[in-house]
Amino acid sequence: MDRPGLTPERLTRAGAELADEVGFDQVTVSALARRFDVKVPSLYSHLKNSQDLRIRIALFALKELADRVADAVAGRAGRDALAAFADAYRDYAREHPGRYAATRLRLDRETAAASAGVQHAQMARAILRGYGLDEPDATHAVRMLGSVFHGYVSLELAGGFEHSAPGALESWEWIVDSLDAVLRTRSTR
Amino acid sequence: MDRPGLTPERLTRAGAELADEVGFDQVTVSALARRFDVKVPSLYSHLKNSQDLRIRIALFALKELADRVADAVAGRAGRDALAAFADAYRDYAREHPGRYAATRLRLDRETAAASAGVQHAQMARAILRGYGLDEPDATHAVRMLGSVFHGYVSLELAGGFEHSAPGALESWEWIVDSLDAVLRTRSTR
DNA sequence: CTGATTTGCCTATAGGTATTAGGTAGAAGC
DNA sequence: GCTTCTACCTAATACCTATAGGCAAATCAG
Repeated sequence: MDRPGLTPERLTRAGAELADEVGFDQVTVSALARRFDVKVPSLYSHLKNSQDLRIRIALFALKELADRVADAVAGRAGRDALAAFADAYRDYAREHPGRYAATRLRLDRETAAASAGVQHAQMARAILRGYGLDEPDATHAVRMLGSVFHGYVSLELAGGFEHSAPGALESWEWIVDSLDAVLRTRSTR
Repeated sequence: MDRPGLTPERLTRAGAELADEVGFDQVTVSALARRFDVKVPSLYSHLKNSQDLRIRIALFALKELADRVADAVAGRAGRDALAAFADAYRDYAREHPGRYAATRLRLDRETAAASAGVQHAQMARAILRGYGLDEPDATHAVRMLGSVFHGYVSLELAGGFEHSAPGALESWEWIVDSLDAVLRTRSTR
């Protein structure tokens, strides 16, 4: 009777992989149990329930994405930092669509506050520092960046740009340029 | 034995209402059957399956939203039209979160081509006509507007702006202003 | 090193949703 | 009044979530 050595961490990671393969909303306790060749109830020693699993995957993905973005942005400023931020975001979503979808899971306030979501907001603010925005413009700008990036990536993943020219990459670059232009205009410096 | 008079149309409309009440992903054939006080299999005479129901709700919502936007934009141009478009979009999502979520359902190419999604794209292009953009800028701009609006609304509905100042409306207006500014800059006129 | 405890996965079970097959009663048509 | 059709039904299968309780391997105390 070999024990597969289940842990919340291994289950979360496997859940993230599963999400990328079949979609975040197809991640079920059952599918995960099959993947470990284990009976379903065995997972309930490690997970409170299926929502707990989803939350763990979301937190995992938020952290992973934040780390990537931090890495991409390091040592850059201004337009350069903005583009690196944007690309890190888009690339992650394209590489890991299921994990990206997981980051959109609605978390309760407490969980959200303890998550890497906080880091995301801080990094966005850090990039905007280069543009010299005062409050409340900085907050507006953070929200605008979040909206554009999330919106674009989510439309692209949904296949919205597949059947028309120009390619999704050109539009992405055009949009990042536009954001840079707008932020420079809004600057008080 | 009273017959409730089920039809695909009534089921779709009730499904849309249900979506607004409990969330689009909580719309199930079972819940809909309960709402009509009917056994679940009875619905299968009117719906192919649960995905068919979701698609019908999506198409219904796309059309309803397109009609609203068309109405809001009628007789306006430039910044005015842009703001009307934007507000119609956001207001619909706030009033009908479930239906709005339904509009994000991924449709196969054929279904999408026959849907009111086409109208949405045309209206966005119509608004951009006022800004005098040549291709491919016009397409980039359509994608940018779609991204921002969808992204913002989806973050707002997810509660992302609830626990921080300034209010979601101010940011919305700031963003619409910014879009207007960028589009004027991009104009070839 | 041995007996007790804990751990980790198991079986059994119950309830919910999706879907198909096939039955029946009332409405509509001849 | 008889047939046919329609609209909803019961029955049955399959899969997912979740809980309760069991058993054997691993771990720990003396």
